[in-house]
Amino acid sequence: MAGPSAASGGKPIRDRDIGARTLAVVTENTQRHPEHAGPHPASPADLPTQYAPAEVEEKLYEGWVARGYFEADPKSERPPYAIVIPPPNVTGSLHLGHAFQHTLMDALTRRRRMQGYEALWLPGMDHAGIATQNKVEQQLAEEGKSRQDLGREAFVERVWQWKEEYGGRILGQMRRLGDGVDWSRERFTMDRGLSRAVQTIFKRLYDDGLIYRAERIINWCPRCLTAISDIEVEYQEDSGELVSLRYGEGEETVVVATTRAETMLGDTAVAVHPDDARYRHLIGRQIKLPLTDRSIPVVADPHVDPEFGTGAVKVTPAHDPNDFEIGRRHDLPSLTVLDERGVITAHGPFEGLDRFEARAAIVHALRGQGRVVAEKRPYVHSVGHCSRCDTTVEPRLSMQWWVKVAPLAQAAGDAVRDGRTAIHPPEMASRYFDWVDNMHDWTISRQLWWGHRIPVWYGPDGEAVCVGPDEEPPGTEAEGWRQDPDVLDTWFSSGLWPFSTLGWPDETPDLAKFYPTSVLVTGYDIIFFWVARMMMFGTYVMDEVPFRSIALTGLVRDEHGKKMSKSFGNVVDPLDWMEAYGSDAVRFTLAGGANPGTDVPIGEDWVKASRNFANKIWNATRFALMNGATVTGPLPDAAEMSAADRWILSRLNEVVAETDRHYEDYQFARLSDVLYHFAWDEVFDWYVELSKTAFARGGRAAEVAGRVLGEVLDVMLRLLHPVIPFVTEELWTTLTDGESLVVAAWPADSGFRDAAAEGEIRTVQRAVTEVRRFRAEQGLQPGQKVPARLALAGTPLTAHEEAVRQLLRLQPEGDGFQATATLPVEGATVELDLSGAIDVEAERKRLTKDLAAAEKELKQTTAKLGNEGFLGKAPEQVVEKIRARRAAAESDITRLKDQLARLG
RNA sequence: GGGCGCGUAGCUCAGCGGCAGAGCGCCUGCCUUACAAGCAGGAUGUCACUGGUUCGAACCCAGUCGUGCCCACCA
Repeated sequence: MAGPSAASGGKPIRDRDIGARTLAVVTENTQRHPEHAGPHPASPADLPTQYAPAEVEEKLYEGWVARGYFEADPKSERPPYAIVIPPPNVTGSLHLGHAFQHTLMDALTRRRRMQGYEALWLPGMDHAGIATQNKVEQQLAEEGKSRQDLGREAFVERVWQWKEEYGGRILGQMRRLGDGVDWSRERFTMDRGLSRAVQTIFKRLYDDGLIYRAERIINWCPRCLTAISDIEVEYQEDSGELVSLRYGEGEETVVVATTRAETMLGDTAVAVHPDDARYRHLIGRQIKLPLTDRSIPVVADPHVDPEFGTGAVKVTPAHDPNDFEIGRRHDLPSLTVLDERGVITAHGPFEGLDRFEARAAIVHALRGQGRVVAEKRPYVHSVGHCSRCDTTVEPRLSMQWWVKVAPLAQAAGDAVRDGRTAIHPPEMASRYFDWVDNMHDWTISRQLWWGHRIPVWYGPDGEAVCVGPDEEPPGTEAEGWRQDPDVLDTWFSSGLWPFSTLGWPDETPDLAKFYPTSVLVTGYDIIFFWVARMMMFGTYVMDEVPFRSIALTGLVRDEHGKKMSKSFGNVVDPLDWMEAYGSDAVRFTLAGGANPGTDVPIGEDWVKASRNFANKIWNATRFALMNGATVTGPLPDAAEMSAADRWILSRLNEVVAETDRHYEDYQFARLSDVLYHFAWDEVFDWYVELSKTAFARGGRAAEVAGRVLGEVLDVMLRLLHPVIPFVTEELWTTLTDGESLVVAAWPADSGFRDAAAEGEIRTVQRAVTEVRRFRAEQGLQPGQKVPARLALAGTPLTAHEEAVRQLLRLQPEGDGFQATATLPVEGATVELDLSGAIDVEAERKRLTKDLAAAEKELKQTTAKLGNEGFLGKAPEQVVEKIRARRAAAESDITRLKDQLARLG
């Protein structure tokens, strides 16, 4: 673990627990470089100038939790703001994708809480049916056992044990990240309450005829031995063979192409397109099927594409979804030739062969039959694999439970269409509609043991009874009743998450207060299966959308924009970065990359940059404390304040307004950018430097500057807190003696603006930058004090002589001005005494370059202003801007020519 | 096969009609009393290409090329 001493390059940090308040008192004597400080072992000179996140983060987090800040009160009068966490799998651990979304959710709830909302962020986990069951089965396998050895009840017991022992590692990691979740409301999808919710909605759907049982072709994993849904299938390009087989005898033959020769044993027809002239004569005839003693009919079906292959297709209703449909249309029998493990069941020489062995064996056997194999060529095509274990999925005819989605999906689509739920960014809505408008019925039964068991009982006479949550089974096993052995798809229970976690089906205060929730934050990759299901179930049972808006995030990628994956070896554990640079640094980096709906690249260098930002804030606050900045009492009258004070307060309020705007649009990258640049460029680089003259002067001037600086930091720390809660909390409580930023008020735009001050300071900035450039090019060292004579009368700089001298390290003018360079700045002059050291050539070069640029600008702006089309059509503001630019260019040219002339 | 997006500095990306930007990286000089995890200064672009609309295009339109993702019952 990289502690503060490692991160600080080994500089001594004597007392790591020293807080900034102590610092404020003792840092007067702090030497910047302790190694030069001489032998004062116990002197305050060794105190840290570097922020050490590891020391404060855990302590602060536990304090927040202990004080119950994150616990929401449903009886509160405050307006509600609620987010339910997308429940991570119980088997999972925190990856950067979580860290990313959690940062956004945390920032949203923290800001709302500060704004006075009753804010709830509800945590929990998903039981993750297949994933968890696989995990425990693996564990058993290591002991040489299978789940069948244990039996169902003992196995489920074992899974619960596993959950207690290993599950939920992610919850601890969330604390490390700083997630302000309400731990008193933590939920698990297999909780008793949530199970009741599952049973309740199942029964309701069943009674409404929206759940039914049917035998159909489903995706089957021959390894997991369960049905899986379409979304649990991952398609990969596999190379196989396309084999053309000649069916029939004599004149009546037809060639069909297949990648799955082994299923020919289950063929019950050949299909051709009804309009295909090549085969019209065969329609309705029987053809001899090779290797068997069966003959099968040729049927005409419009599904067949005459352009593909030979235009004729073998039909295996029991082993292919399309063929199943064709079979239904033509009333063909289904002949199952593969069992649940993908092994041939058809009697004959192939019985007992695995499907892949059988494929080769059958092609081999057919080759032995003369002209049956008409052609064989390599063929790359897309094949479904089980997303859990990568086994090739087998389409299988079986009896499963289904949800009839059409009416539910209609309602889910309408909710977005009529604006009850808004999708951010709006472009993403089309993906949502694509999904809900084209949804197939959903297979919800799984042949697993870990999950919510289907609440249907079968009686001795084959009758089925769906049992509600508070009902007894219709009969005992002794009487011949037994419960359906299957469990429900994991997504069935997570689809209920936004209201089941709040207590539904009971009418709880939580449900009344916090449903519908405010926003769902999730990746665009799961908009399809999860979001749509919550929308369906929410509108179905609650008659109200589950969330007012959906904020879609992108995926986290590495620093080159590449997907993080184990095979690339570019996966980063966010915990490592949090240890090394602090949670704030990771959070700030992630938030800074969060443009709505687009992917987020992240690299260690960027986290370091964020760490540097936190450190910068730390040191700026140290400066403020050392100079007696205050945060209480009214701000000084505008008349008492310097232009710099008025400028920074004006900017501060603009920043407050801008931050709010970006929060409303989920523009985290923009608000991070605004705050970063305001803090660093404006407050730290300019305001703090400008305020030094006032602090140096002391008295009332220092008091005023201290109050303004205190105000700026106070507000700034509040604005930054939702994104970087730790460093802001540590500094703010010290600076203000306040209880906690978690429960502090969110800043409001006071409306204070001072355009004149903003203009004045911009002028100072321009002038100072220009002289600095001159100094740099003259080879003057930044700290080197230079005697200078300032003539600023009648210019915007009049009031800022002291500041200009301070910023430029100019000494009061002395006598012997020997070789003097003159720099007219905005009509003012600054004469530096360079004691004959001026580099005339360097200066001439610089001025010539600037002159060329100014002349180009003049030419361009003049051309523009001479353009009648432009004058007629451009908005007045734009024209005005161009005029100002031309005027500036003109004055620059005069000035530069004058300066060049002086150089001789 | 269908749909959506993206090509802007060395890298990763903002900007989406009115002076081409940021972070990181790079060059020069600095321990300037808050901060060397820092400070000051500097360099860097056919805004993928070709046409069009417009007084004005990185931005709007059409096409081309490149690239990524999603969907689909590609035998």
